[in-house]
Amino acid sequence: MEEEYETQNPRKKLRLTKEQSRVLEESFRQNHSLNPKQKEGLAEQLKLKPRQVEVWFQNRRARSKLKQTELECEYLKKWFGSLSEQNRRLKKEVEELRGMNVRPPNISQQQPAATLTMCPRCERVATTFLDKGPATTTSTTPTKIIQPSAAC
DNA sequence: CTAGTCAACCTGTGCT
DNA sequence: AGCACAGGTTGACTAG
Repeated sequence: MEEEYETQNPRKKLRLTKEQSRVLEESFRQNHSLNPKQKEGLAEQLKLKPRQVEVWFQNRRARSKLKQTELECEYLKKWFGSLSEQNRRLKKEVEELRGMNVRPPNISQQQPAATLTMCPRCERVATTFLDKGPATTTSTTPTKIIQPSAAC
């Protein structure tokens, strides 16, 4: 019970020393979760209770995930911006071509300008552009250009 | 275990 | 300098 806890153990905040933080960070860098043996070992090494080590890792995972989400959000915003810009340019180009009375290729035979793929290296969303190459070529095999995500 | 939250503690800033 | 306040950080907790 929280109230019982409050009366018997007023929440005094422990601050980890720089060395304790360093060791925990290093351990987290190697592995984001702990087995019971590692937990005991770290607790003993750092003169902490196993529960404190466990809670530290829980918090660290949560904050790491939050940071990652923020980074991805930033990346997607930038991506959206560049796609909007690309869309604007293409629309302008279509208008210009219409003005010249040039018929665009049959839309049903066209590949999409860009598709979404997952970067196999970092498992993040990446943009895949399909480029059919120079207009003079007879090759029908499109050249695939993959742009891995920014953090990859 | 994660997600959400609380609360102690820290740090930067503006005012006197 | 030193005080108050706001906002950020982080250890600890609960609910699901």
